Amino acid sequence: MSHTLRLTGRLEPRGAWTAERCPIARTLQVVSTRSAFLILREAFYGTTRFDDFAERVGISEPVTAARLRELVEHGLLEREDYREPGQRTRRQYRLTSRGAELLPVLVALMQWGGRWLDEHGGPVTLLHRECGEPVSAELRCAAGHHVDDEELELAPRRRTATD
Amino acid sequence: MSHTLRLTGRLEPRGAWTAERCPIARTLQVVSTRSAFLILREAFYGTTRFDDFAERVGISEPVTAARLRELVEHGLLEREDYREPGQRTRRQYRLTSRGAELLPVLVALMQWGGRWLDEHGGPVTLLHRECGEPVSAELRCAAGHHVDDEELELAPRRRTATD
DNA sequence: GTGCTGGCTATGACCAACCTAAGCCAGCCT
DNA sequence: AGGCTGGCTTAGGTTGGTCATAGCCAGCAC
Repeated sequence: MSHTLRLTGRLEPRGAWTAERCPIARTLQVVSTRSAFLILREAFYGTTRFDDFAERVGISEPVTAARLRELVEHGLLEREDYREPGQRTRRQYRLTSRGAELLPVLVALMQWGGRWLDEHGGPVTLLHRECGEPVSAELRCAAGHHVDDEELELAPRRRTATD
Repeated sequence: MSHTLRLTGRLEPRGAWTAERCPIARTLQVVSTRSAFLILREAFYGTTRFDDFAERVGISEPVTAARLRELVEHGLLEREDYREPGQRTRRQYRLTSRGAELLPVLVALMQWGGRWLDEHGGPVTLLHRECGEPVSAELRCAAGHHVDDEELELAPRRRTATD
């Protein structure tokens, strides 16, 4: 059980290339901090207002402001002014599709923490609304097979005409 | 399209509880830094030696040493001394099962970065070795359904007899 | 106008994550 | 013995994420 991926094509051997343009590294430049991840968690939980983010994530207001600004700049959240009748104008932050697509990352983190860092598997579970079954983040191929780490192959992307 | 999860049971409304024991937050305390994520990436790519980690991740030796030590302490990697005939004793770092189970997190990060931060979808792809189809991290329920963010329900975990 | 509330910004300080440059030690090779 | 290599450690400094405290401004409510 080595748990390592198989490298193919010009990726083998590993010593012969460097991971420039690595999409993992790039993603981590957009959401690198704990506070960014937790703000996204809150956004999925339905939080929209400044004060609520600060309080529910447990971070200070300056950090909340900085993080929300960054996430909006990177297009993961969008800020929107709204007003309820008889109320002053408010601001709310909502997930964009771009931001919402980070959900598998959060679910995978949640899953791992529940399994390895909490004796009871964590305080909450995710369920499929339609059927009530527990939900998890897993690796699947386009043909629908469940894929284990040892069945994974890392390959250079085929270049398209526009490359 | 709100992208938010549905909260059920005592989780509703959101204002009534705090996310203590949050497994996402816990996981981020184990792997919080960019360098930790990238060292794990390298471990999946088959890197085992100190110098290779430092060079391939692109971080300095002191950071490499600190991060490897932490990851070993948290049980994601294990250090092992080995010797090839006629060679001096070497050290190698290998993923444990605990560490290997973070693969969905890395794949999900890779996927997102390839989709949103690289015009060509990223330099590499993951394929299923058996059938050659591309692999992705996705949300599925135990009944095998693909689950969208809007079909997700966050529920308190049912307590077991040992709780 | 005065006060209250929501959504911030400003300031100053701390600590953690990183860097570069240098040094150290064990073990093998000559 | 002397040198090289792998796997570190130490020293000193920078950047960036965090905090606590305080202040600011707009828009209602009175």
